[in-house]
Amino acid sequence: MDQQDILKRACELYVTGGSEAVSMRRLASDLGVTAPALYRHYASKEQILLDVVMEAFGLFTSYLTQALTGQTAAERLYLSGKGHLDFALQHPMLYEMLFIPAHALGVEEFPEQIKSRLASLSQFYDDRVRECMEAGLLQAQDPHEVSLTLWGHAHGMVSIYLRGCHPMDEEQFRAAYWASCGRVMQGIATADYATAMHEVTEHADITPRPPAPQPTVTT
Amino acid sequence: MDQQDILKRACELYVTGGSEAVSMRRLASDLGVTAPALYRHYASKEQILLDVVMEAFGLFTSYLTQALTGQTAAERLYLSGKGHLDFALQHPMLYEMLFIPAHALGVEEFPEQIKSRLASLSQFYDDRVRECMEAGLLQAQDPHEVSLTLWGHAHGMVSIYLRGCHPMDEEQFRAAYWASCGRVMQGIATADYATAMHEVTEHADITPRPPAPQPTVTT
DNA sequence: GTCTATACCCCGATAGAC
DNA sequence: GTCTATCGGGGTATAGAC
Repeated sequence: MDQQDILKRACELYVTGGSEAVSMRRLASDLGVTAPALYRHYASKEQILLDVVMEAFGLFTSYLTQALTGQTAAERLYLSGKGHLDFALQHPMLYEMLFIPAHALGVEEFPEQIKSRLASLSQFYDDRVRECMEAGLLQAQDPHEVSLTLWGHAHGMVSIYLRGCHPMDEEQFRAAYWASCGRVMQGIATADYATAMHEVTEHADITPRPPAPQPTVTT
Repeated sequence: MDQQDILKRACELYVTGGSEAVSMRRLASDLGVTAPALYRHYASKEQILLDVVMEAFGLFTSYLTQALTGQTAAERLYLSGKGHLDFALQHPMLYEMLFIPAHALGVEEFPEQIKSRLASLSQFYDDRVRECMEAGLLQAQDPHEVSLTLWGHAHGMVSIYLRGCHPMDEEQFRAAYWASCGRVMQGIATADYATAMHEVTEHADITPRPPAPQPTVTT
């Protein structure tokens, strides 16, 4: 038995019932040892859970980096939104873990490791937005602020759905997510965006609804 | 000692350290009794925490209903966004509690009481959006879908800030929140919105940035 | 080094006495 | 109603076997 085995089993237990489902005794008995043996590999339960969080970040990152296979800035932005959605729907417990409050893990503040992961995520979204601006698909604004709008919107939509605030099935939610993304893009995109997006999504396996062809505020 | 005293102290303990900070023994000793005495008033710790959640909903609702003092649909929508922001910043632990996963309270599924509160929240946002559409301030679309966009965006922005994903102080975040709301509104508002919003916010105690006077996608 | 056995203290919850 | 006593189960520190 080594650290890998402990972490693997801890992840499995976590996704079934959250951090309360991960107990040192349960973990140990599942691995065929007694609880104190785990302390040869981990200093505390908190450390195990923090490593589970890191695993969640790793998997989420792998969903997002797949977006980099897109061949245009528009496609990479779209695939980022799809990666965010797919990860949240396929791994809801791990998704929750990405945004878990520190006190829920019994720790005052997150270690630098995790803060660094959050910063990388933020940077990833910034980069997707920046390259769309450079391609003329998004209005020229502070990329970081616009990225916060998109990230916030995606996270909020997914959070509300996962909490069961709305009586929707998964398919309905996917449609609502893309429709809502379309509304948000309507406020920050340029005229070139709709055509670029049409090219991207006509071969996609799902059907995001692009911004409605409707004039909007011009002040 | 009665149910009110228990609930009051439980809320105080919760906001200091989350659900782990609420223990029956701690609660009892703070109230000058022993732990089993609490079971005369509450069946379990879960029930106490569920009541704390209900308190959080009650306080959040009071922030939102203040928005109904606005004299126009535009003002009521703006004050709703302000209520959401103010509550989250002034009561971050209670805000987290509104969207806490059921398993974090040790319960399989939320009771009808709480689902009903969530439905009321959803209805409140729907109503604010619908009356703005009727006033011609928002583009005519499904009010429920548009409300989900606004609610999702507000919740996501606040969540990301509260998790400390971005190194911002509160003032910076307030500015970022309103700027982001402006971008989202840009995608769903009509030409009348900007002028209505200008009237509302010129007397407000904070300065939300209205949508930039910039032409956008017309497809 | 790695494990077991044991023990300590906190927890939620129950039974039964006053 | 509230107490004491108690149970089962947590996290974890220590001691000692291999």
